[in-house]
Amino acid sequence: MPKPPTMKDVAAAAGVALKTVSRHVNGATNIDPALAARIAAAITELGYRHNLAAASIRPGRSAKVIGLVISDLANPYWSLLARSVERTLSANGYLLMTVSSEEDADRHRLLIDRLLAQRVDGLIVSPPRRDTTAWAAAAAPLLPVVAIDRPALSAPPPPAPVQDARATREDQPLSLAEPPAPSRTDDDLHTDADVDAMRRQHPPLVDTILADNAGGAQAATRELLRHGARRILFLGDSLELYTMRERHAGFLRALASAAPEGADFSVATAHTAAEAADVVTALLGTGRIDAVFAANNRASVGAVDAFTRVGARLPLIGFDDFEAATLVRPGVSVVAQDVALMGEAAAQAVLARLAGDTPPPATTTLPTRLILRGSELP
Amino acid sequence: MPKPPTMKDVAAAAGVALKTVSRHVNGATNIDPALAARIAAAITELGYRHNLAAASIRPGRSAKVIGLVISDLANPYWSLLARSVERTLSANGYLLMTVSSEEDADRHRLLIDRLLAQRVDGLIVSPPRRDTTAWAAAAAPLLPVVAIDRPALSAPPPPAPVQDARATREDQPLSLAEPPAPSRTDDDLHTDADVDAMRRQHPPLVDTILADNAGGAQAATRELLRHGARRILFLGDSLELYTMRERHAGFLRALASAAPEGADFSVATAHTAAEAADVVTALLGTGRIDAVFAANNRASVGAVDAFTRVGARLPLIGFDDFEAATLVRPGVSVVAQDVALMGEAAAQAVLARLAGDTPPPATTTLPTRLILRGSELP
DNA sequence: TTGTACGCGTTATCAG
DNA sequence: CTGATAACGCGTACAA
Repeated sequence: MPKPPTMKDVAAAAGVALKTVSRHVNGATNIDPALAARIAAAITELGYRHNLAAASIRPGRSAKVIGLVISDLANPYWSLLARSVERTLSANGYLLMTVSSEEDADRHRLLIDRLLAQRVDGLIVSPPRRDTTAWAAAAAPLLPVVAIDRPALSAPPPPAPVQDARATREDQPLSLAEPPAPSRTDDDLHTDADVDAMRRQHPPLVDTILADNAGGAQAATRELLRHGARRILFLGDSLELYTMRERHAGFLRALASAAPEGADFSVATAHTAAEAADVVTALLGTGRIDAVFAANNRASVGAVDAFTRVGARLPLIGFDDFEAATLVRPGVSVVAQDVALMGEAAAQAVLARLAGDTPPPATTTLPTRLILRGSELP
Repeated sequence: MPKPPTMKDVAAAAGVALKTVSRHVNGATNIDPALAARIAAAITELGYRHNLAAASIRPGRSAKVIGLVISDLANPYWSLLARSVERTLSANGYLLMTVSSEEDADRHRLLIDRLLAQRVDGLIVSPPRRDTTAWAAAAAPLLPVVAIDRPALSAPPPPAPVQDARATREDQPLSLAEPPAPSRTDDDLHTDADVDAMRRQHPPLVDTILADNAGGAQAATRELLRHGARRILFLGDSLELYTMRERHAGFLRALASAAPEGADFSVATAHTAAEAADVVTALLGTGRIDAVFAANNRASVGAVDAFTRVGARLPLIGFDDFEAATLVRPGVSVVAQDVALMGEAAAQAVLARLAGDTPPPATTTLPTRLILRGSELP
């Protein structure tokens, strides 16, 4: 690997000063055409390439690179988001460094450190599940930071289990990696979801792009109730995740406001589609549930898989659209987020601050859309 | 945005020389513990962060960043690959810059230029469909380059349409964005696929990681024939794409070697799942085809979608596994690539050369696996 | 319009 | 073990 030619080499070959080459490379117009031609010739001759890394250390200059921290590129939700962010940034001359935290708090911190060391111009981050907000507090003064999918909030302490007449807690249906979250009702204040809601009143630490998780879950649950569901299973990931708490809260809100007397519900946790399928398989035919709200795409896939394998189904609505949703019969109804729009909004928020805007950090909550395809019916 | 503190600031605050701070930051051991403590204190005090971009301009140093050029992050195939690459690189201290070329040759060149200007340490590239190999020739002398999914080959000229008794060409079933590729048989030499095969004999321009596209397609086609298929539809993307040519060649090879007298086939092109669904819908029930080989994941999804909508199905095998494949009945049989392994192999190839290895560029062809789930049956 | 001299934040040399 | 000094590749005052 021969070391690449520098501006100095080009200047020497073209018989001009360094500065003139610099001008040419940066597209300045006020250059003698004769010199410009000599320089251009020397550049192609030597195979010179502008060194952006070197240029970026000058004050006021930057490499035009943005960092994106998500939890898992392999999940279609995140890859769609990453694509959308990359498109918007690319159209504005920025490159994107994407890293996966895999929901690991330590790795999350490490990755952010690395990106800051790399001197990226901006950061789009999905906060980790037990967020201390330390990363945001440290990074925000240095560069534009946007939180996506979840706000930069410290995780509230786990709430105490609560029971009431209308809310019963499923015994752990299968051995799962994590105990199922306790069921709660709307009457029960001072819970994690409520803490989230309270904090949302205060100005956010950084610009934040969210979907209306609670609203979407509420609409889906209401739809299931409308079709006669009385014992709905909330099947999702750990309630340590903000989005899960929100969707859970929306679920409960629908039950509190729209459920007839005697309605009941249960909650189960599954990290993967396979775990979700196991949960549903174990419950199918027991009569303990008569409908499923799948709180993320993996849960939806698991539920459909269980239905297909067992040869029986229950009314189902999922959160997040997924490719298979239109391929099975009945089609899977979902609460769809506009992922492309979220990515674009996050990218635009970073770009706006890079362009000099300095409004106080704001939270943008994008609406979700209930797409009915038939699976909500009994 | 206050400008971040530098090593000089830290040195001043700690009352030591610049070089000592540099030593401390780079983890040198031979430092007076007292000074080291003062430096550490100053670093946390000032909030100093190592500037890797600045450090990388020294000769022999680099930012430890790799560029990845793929065609579309939104396609699960590419996002899985990107995840795998990122994992391997991340484990070795490298960051990844992922960009999508969207199969556009100009954009492809632009992106590679940009990544080279950024002085990435290595490049993992899926060559564009009409590759001139100019990018590879230019980049390969500068840094480790790996071609993935397709070799870095110039595209051969489109072959002249050929006909014979056993091969008939479907009239264009629907108005598609691109005319269907001509059908050919094994007797027909000097075709694009054959050119590909010939070039593969010669040493590749750069390290290359491929899947056994032809072998997988051949196995799938043979399986369809074994179950009685006689008029198979090859449903794929443009044959300008190397992988499509390879799969098409394998398809033809199976027909040539295993098809009984009177067997027939046809070829249709579709860029999206929707287009593929339209093609299959138009052909279903006409009797012109009695089985489908879907040459990529979008074609598979389209075929399944058509089957579901029409309420009729034909034997089907797809290329590339996809999430919905196990959720429909019958399960969709596929030729599966080990995407994770391909990504890891590509990353390891780059890392090996970065570590100093300099073997001649080699091509690694990874086996594919035929997964039978029932859809291959009549 | 072009060139000179210097600084950006870091690391390497080499003398103390 | 430490520190002054010179690069690294590039952009910008400022002078010519």
